[in-house]
Amino acid sequence: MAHEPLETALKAVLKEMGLGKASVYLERPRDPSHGDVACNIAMTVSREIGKSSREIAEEIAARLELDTAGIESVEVAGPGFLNFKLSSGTVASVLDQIVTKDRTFGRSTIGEGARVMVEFVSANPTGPLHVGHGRQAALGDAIASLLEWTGWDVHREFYYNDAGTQIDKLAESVRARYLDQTGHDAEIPEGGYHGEYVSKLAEALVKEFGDRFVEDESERAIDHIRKFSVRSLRKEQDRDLSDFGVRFDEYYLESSLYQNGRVSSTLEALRETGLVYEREGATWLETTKFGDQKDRVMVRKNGLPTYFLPDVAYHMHKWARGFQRVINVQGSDHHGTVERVRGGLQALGLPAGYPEYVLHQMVRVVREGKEVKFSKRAGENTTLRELYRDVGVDVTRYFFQMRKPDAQMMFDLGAALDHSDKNPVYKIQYAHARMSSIFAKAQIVPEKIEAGSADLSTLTEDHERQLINQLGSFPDVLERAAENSAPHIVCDYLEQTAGAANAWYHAGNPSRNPDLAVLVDDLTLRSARLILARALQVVLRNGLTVLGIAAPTRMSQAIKDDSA
RNA sequence: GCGCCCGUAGCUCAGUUGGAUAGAGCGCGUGCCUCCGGAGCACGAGGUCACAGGUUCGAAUCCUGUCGGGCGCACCA
Repeated sequence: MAHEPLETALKAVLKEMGLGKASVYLERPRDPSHGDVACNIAMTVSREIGKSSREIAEEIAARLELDTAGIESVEVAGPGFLNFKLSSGTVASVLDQIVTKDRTFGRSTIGEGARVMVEFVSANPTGPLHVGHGRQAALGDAIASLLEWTGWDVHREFYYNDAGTQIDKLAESVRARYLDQTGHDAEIPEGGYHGEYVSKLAEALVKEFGDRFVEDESERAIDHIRKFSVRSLRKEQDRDLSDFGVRFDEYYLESSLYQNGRVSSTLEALRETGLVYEREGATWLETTKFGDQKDRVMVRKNGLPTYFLPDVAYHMHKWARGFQRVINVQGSDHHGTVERVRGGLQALGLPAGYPEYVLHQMVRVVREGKEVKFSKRAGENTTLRELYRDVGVDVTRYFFQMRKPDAQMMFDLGAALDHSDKNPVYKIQYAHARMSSIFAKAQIVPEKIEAGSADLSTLTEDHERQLINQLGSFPDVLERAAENSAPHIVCDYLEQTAGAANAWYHAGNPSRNPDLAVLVDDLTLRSARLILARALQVVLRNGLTVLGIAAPTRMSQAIKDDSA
């Protein structure tokens, strides 16, 4: 909570009382009857100085100079809380700030412009993106965006595993279908891919090259099929992501790590640490030295590296490119790799917690309580594209973002398809659009509403006061969400804000309570409320922007665009 | 068996250095609603915070153990 005058006043009083070292922590109480700001300092120091916390609180309250701190009143409550009621001018002054800062309200400089990489999606080009990738795309993009809003220089990266055995399996699967379609017997290999898309790839191959690869079993031929398949699946993934509103600054190819020698040089560097040994024909790294559960194989008996080695090479290169902070967003089924990759990096001298991980759990798409898997295309999984085609991009993104990453989530299609205020996305967008509608009715251009153009101390209604406090906490919310890599905090906040906004709006229904309407006859009050309405709109819009979701000025438009 | 994550209202989930009477949405109940834009608004019922101990002035939150669910434990990724 930023309330500098109060904070300095409190610190001064504490110093007088010989408690200069204590750190002051202000919070906004949940219960409005507890005032605008609360402080628990009396409790935290009571043991240290051996006085009851109520006594201490009373003393602080008595010594405080209310006026200079912008306080209307203070009271001691419960076990020793100090509850402050701010003067209405202090409360409302934040509105001027919001309107002035406009699109930058909520931004901070905590990151100090330092570089940070967010790596996410990183799907193998072996099939279409499914809903799990969608959750990751929405989360990763929002986390990246939160970092931008809090002052970091963010790089979004996608890592393509285009060099491993999975790709070979894909090529073999496509080749099998290809042989099928050209009238030859063939079966998809063990562990191969069975989705309809494999047949489609084979079809495309036939169309372009006829039976040219039927007899040819050379490495060159299979390589051709592999490249053809990967190229077309990558194209499809790129399209699906870009239509989902997700862009990357860089696509990093695993194959490049082999081509430019980073894999072999990483192996050499690891050997020099003395933590590498040979056993049963394979090459191992002592990752247990760094807390891993067991040592890991880097090079297999057959001479080929496991994925572990290029992973270490890749992350060393992230560091070398200047990213001292990296956040990897991955499915929690990869959590087994976390300790081993970090172990490999520590062996080479990188810090222990590098990189950071946000691991998200699986998604289940349900309709009326039953799980749905409606994809022909991908075999088992529902594809991301099918999902957002049906429920819209905004809703899909929001639903993925509104839950904590580290819990399994239910994606409820019924709730997603609801176009009323019961759907949180529409509820928020509606609140935003309503403000536009007010401005239209008043024939005002919202951008022209200026700070300082009204006496904000006239905003004294309960709904208004609560709403103002709510709006003022937006920067803190972004900060906390960014710190915890937790976009759902923003979702919660926006939903609450929209709820408060709608309550305020409806309370001011002109047919019932004309004196509570924004467009009241009293012009002083009217201009103050217009500033509140504008501030509200700015905060809702900025919050939606952080999440990569549209802030429409008319709802019919939003719903139409969304399901198009 | 070992490791990571989760267990909060009928359902889906929040719960901000450990703080006040544990919250929201949906669903349910009651009342209002020809409005600055609607299936909207107001109010209400509904909880042994999985269980048992411990730390603390204070625990949903921290520690230990138990039970339940998910994921991972490859010379696969």
